[in-house]
Amino acid sequence: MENHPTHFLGSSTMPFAFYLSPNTENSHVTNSVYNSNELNREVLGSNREIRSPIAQVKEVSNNKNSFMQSENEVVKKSGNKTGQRKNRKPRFAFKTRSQVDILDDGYRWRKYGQKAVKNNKFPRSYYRCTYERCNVKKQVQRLSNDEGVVVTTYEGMHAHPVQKPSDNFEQILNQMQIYRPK
DNA sequence: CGGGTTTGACCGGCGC
DNA sequence: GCGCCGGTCAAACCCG
Repeated sequence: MENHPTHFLGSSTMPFAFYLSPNTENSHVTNSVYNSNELNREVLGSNREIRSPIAQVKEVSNNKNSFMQSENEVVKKSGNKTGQRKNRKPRFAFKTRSQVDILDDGYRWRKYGQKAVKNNKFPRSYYRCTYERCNVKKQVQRLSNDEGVVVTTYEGMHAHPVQKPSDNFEQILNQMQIYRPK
Protein backbone atom coordinates (compact mmCIF):
# COMPACT_ATOMS: atom_id res chain seq x y z
CA MET A 1 0.00 0.00 0.00
CA GLU A 2 1.43 3.24 -0.99
CA ASN A 3 1.11 6.58 0.60
CA HIS A 4 -2.36 7.95 0.74
CA PRO A 5 -2.51 11.44 2.03
CA THR A 6 -5.43 11.59 4.27
CA HIS A 7 -7.97 14.26 4.56
CA PHE A 8 -10.14 13.99 7.52
CA LEU A 9 -13.68 14.81 6.68
CA GLY A 10 -15.97 16.52 9.01
CA SER A 11 -19.07 14.61 9.87
CA SER A 12 -21.14 16.74 7.57
CA THR A 13 -19.71 15.25 4.43
CA MET A 14 -20.33 11.59 4.83
CA PRO A 15 -20.35 10.28 1.31
CA PHE A 16 -22.54 7.26 1.73
CA ALA A 17 -25.41 6.06 3.71
CA PHE A 18 -24.68 3.85 6.60
CA TYR A 19 -26.85 2.09 9.04
CA LEU A 20 -26.69 -0.87 11.27
CA SER A 21 -28.95 -3.67 10.35
CA PRO A 22 -30.93 -5.62 12.90
CA ASN A 23 -28.54 -8.53 12.82
CA THR A 24 -25.62 -6.45 13.94
CA GLU A 25 -27.15 -5.78 17.25
CA ASN A 26 -23.89 -6.31 19.03
CA SER A 27 -22.35 -3.50 17.12
CA HIS A 28 -21.82 -0.03 18.19
CA VAL A 29 -19.52 2.41 16.67
CA THR A 30 -16.54 3.92 18.28
CA ASN A 31 -15.66 7.52 18.05
CA SER A 32 -11.96 7.41 17.58
CA VAL A 33 -10.32 8.32 14.34
CA TYR A 34 -7.28 7.15 12.53
CA ASN A 35 -5.24 9.16 10.21
CA SER A 36 -3.34 7.41 7.51
CA ASN A 37 -0.20 7.07 9.57
CA GLU A 38 -1.99 4.94 12.05
CA LEU A 39 -3.87 3.28 9.28
CA ASN A 40 -0.67 2.24 7.67
CA ARG A 41 0.80 0.97 10.85
CA GLU A 42 -2.07 -0.63 12.56
CA VAL A 43 -4.51 -1.47 9.88
CA LEU A 44 -2.43 -2.06 6.86
CA GLY A 45 0.35 -3.61 8.82
CA SER A 46 2.99 -1.57 7.18
CA ASN A 47 6.03 -0.49 9.06
CA ARG A 48 7.55 1.41 6.25
CA GLU A 49 8.28 5.03 6.67
CA ILE A 50 5.49 7.47 6.44
CA ARG A 51 6.22 9.99 3.80
CA SER A 52 3.30 12.27 3.48
CA PRO A 53 2.21 14.76 6.04
CA ILE A 54 -1.46 14.59 6.55
CA ALA A 55 -4.26 16.14 8.37
CA GLN A 56 -4.28 15.98 12.08
CA VAL A 57 -6.26 13.41 13.88
CA LYS A 58 -9.40 14.85 15.19
CA GLU A 59 -11.58 13.24 17.74
CA VAL A 60 -15.17 13.13 16.86
CA SER A 61 -17.13 14.47 19.70
CA ASN A 62 -20.38 12.76 19.05
CA ASN A 63 -21.36 9.14 18.89
CA LYS A 64 -21.56 8.84 15.15
CA ASN A 65 -19.33 6.81 13.00
CA SER A 66 -15.88 8.09 12.75
CA PHE A 67 -14.25 8.00 9.40
CA MET A 68 -11.62 9.57 7.34
CA GLN A 69 -10.79 10.08 3.77
CA SER A 70 -7.63 8.93 2.21
CA GLU A 71 -7.35 10.75 -1.03
CA ASN A 72 -5.14 9.82 -3.86
CA GLU A 73 -3.62 13.01 -4.81
CA VAL A 74 -0.40 12.99 -6.58
CA VAL A 75 2.29 12.83 -4.01
CA LYS A 76 5.70 12.97 -5.40
CA LYS A 77 7.88 10.59 -3.68
CA SER A 78 11.50 11.41 -3.40
CA GLY A 79 13.04 11.40 -6.80
CA ASN A 80 9.82 10.63 -8.53
CA LYS A 81 9.31 12.21 -11.87
CA THR A 82 6.20 12.82 -13.79
CA GLY A 83 3.32 11.44 -11.89
CA GLN A 84 2.75 8.02 -13.23
CA ARG A 85 0.17 7.42 -10.63
CA LYS A 86 -2.81 5.51 -11.68
CA ASN A 87 -6.40 6.00 -10.92
CA ARG A 88 -6.60 5.90 -7.23
CA LYS A 89 -9.94 6.74 -5.84
CA PRO A 90 -10.58 8.47 -2.59
CA ARG A 91 -10.89 6.23 0.35
CA PHE A 92 -12.98 6.52 3.43
CA ALA A 93 -12.24 4.46 6.45
CA PHE A 94 -13.88 4.18 9.78
CA LYS A 95 -13.60 1.98 12.76
CA THR A 96 -16.45 0.10 14.27
CA ARG A 97 -16.51 -1.82 17.47
CA SER A 98 -18.41 -4.89 16.53
CA GLN A 99 -18.53 -8.60 17.09
CA VAL A 100 -19.22 -9.26 13.46
CA ASP A 101 -17.00 -8.42 10.55
CA ILE A 102 -19.74 -7.84 8.06
CA LEU A 103 -21.42 -4.55 8.70
CA ASP A 104 -24.59 -4.25 6.74
CA ASP A 105 -24.59 -0.88 5.10
CA GLY A 106 -27.49 -1.63 2.80
CA TYR A 107 -25.50 -2.41 -0.32
CA ARG A 108 -24.86 -5.85 -1.70
CA TRP A 109 -21.23 -6.86 -1.75
CA ARG A 110 -19.42 -9.73 -3.35
CA LYS A 111 -16.21 -10.85 -1.82
CA TYR A 112 -13.39 -11.10 -4.30
CA GLY A 113 -10.34 -11.67 -2.22
CA GLN A 114 -8.81 -12.22 1.14
CA LYS A 115 -5.24 -11.66 2.16
CA ALA A 116 -3.22 -12.19 5.25
CA VAL A 117 -2.02 -8.97 6.76
CA LYS A 118 1.43 -8.47 8.13
CA ASN A 119 1.60 -7.93 11.85
CA ASN A 120 -2.00 -8.91 12.13
CA LYS A 121 -3.45 -12.25 12.91
CA PHE A 122 -6.65 -11.43 11.12
CA PRO A 123 -7.01 -11.45 7.35
CA ARG A 124 -8.30 -8.59 5.30
CA SER A 125 -11.30 -9.17 3.10
CA TYR A 126 -11.97 -7.40 -0.18
CA TYR A 127 -15.49 -6.70 -1.37
CA ARG A 128 -16.97 -5.16 -4.46
CA CYS A 129 -20.43 -3.71 -4.90
CA THR A 130 -22.55 -6.04 -6.99
CA TYR A 131 -24.58 -3.28 -8.56
CA GLU A 132 -24.12 -3.23 -12.29
CA ARG A 133 -21.19 -1.05 -13.31
CA CYS A 134 -20.84 0.24 -9.80
CA ASN A 135 -17.20 0.18 -9.01
CA VAL A 136 -17.27 0.77 -5.31
CA LYS A 137 -15.02 -1.45 -3.27
CA LYS A 138 -14.43 -1.89 0.38
CA GLN A 139 -12.06 -3.81 2.53
CA VAL A 140 -12.73 -5.03 6.00
CA GLN A 141 -10.24 -6.00 8.60
CA ARG A 142 -10.04 -6.52 12.29
CA LEU A 143 -7.36 -5.06 14.49
CA SER A 144 -5.08 -7.65 15.95
CA ASN A 145 -4.33 -5.75 19.11
CA ASP A 146 -7.94 -4.89 19.69
CA GLU A 147 -9.98 -7.58 18.12
CA GLY A 148 -13.21 -5.92 19.03
CA VAL A 149 -12.58 -3.26 16.45
CA VAL A 150 -13.34 -3.64 12.78
CA VAL A 151 -11.96 -1.21 10.25
CA THR A 152 -13.92 -0.75 7.06
CA THR A 153 -12.38 1.12 4.16
CA TYR A 154 -14.56 2.30 1.31
CA GLU A 155 -13.17 3.18 -2.08
CA GLY A 156 -15.34 5.15 -4.43
CA MET A 157 -18.88 6.27 -4.00
CA HIS A 158 -22.13 4.62 -4.94
CA ALA A 159 -24.05 6.42 -7.65
CA HIS A 160 -27.14 4.33 -7.20
CA PRO A 161 -29.69 3.72 -4.48
CA VAL A 162 -29.29 1.10 -1.85
CA GLN A 163 -30.53 -2.22 -3.07
CA LYS A 164 -31.59 -3.73 0.14
CA PRO A 165 -34.86 -2.62 1.60
CA SER A 166 -34.65 -1.88 5.27
CA ASP A 167 -37.81 -2.41 7.19
CA ASN A 168 -37.85 -0.60 10.46
CA PHE A 169 -34.36 0.71 10.11
CA GLU A 170 -35.33 2.90 7.26
CA GLN A 171 -35.65 5.86 9.51
CA ILE A 172 -32.11 5.46 10.69
CA LEU A 173 -31.03 5.22 7.10
CA ASN A 174 -32.75 8.42 6.26
CA GLN A 175 -31.21 10.09 9.23
CA MET A 176 -27.80 9.06 8.10
CA GLN A 177 -28.47 10.18 4.57
CA ILE A 178 -28.83 13.77 5.55
CA TYR A 179 -25.08 13.83 5.69
CA ARG A 180 -24.75 12.96 2.07
CA PRO A 181 -23.21 15.83 0.13
CA LYS A 182 -25.67 16.93 -2.51
C1' DC B 1 -29.02 -23.29 -11.53
C1' DG B 2 -27.70 -18.81 -10.00
C1' DG B 3 -25.28 -16.17 -7.02
C1' DG B 4 -21.77 -15.73 -3.54
C1' DT B 5 -17.36 -17.51 -1.29
C1' DT B 6 -12.74 -19.68 -1.11
C1' DT B 7 -8.18 -19.78 -2.30
C1' DG B 8 -3.96 -20.13 -4.84
C1' DA B 9 -2.09 -17.88 -8.83
C1' DC B 10 -1.06 -13.80 -10.89
C1' DC B 11 0.16 -8.86 -11.47
C1' DG B 12 2.20 -4.35 -10.91
C1' DG B 13 4.61 -1.13 -7.99
C1' DC B 14 8.32 -0.40 -5.13
C1' DG B 15 12.72 -1.04 -2.48
C1' DC B 16 17.03 -3.07 -2.29
C1' DG C 1 16.82 -7.82 -11.74
C1' DC C 2 14.78 -9.91 -7.91
C1' DG C 3 11.84 -10.44 -4.25
C1' DC C 4 8.32 -8.58 -1.30
C1' DC C 5 3.80 -6.86 -0.77
C1' DG C 6 -0.88 -5.32 -1.48
C1' DG C 7 -4.44 -6.07 -4.51
C1' DT C 8 -7.07 -8.73 -8.01
C1' DC C 9 -8.46 -12.71 -10.89
C1' DA C 10 -10.77 -16.77 -11.64
C1' DA C 11 -11.69 -21.64 -11.26
C1' DA C 12 -13.48 -24.52 -8.08
C1' DC C 13 -16.53 -24.91 -4.66
C1' DC C 14 -20.68 -24.13 -1.78
C1' DC C 15 -25.48 -23.38 -0.80
C1' DG C 16 -30.36 -22.10 -1.02
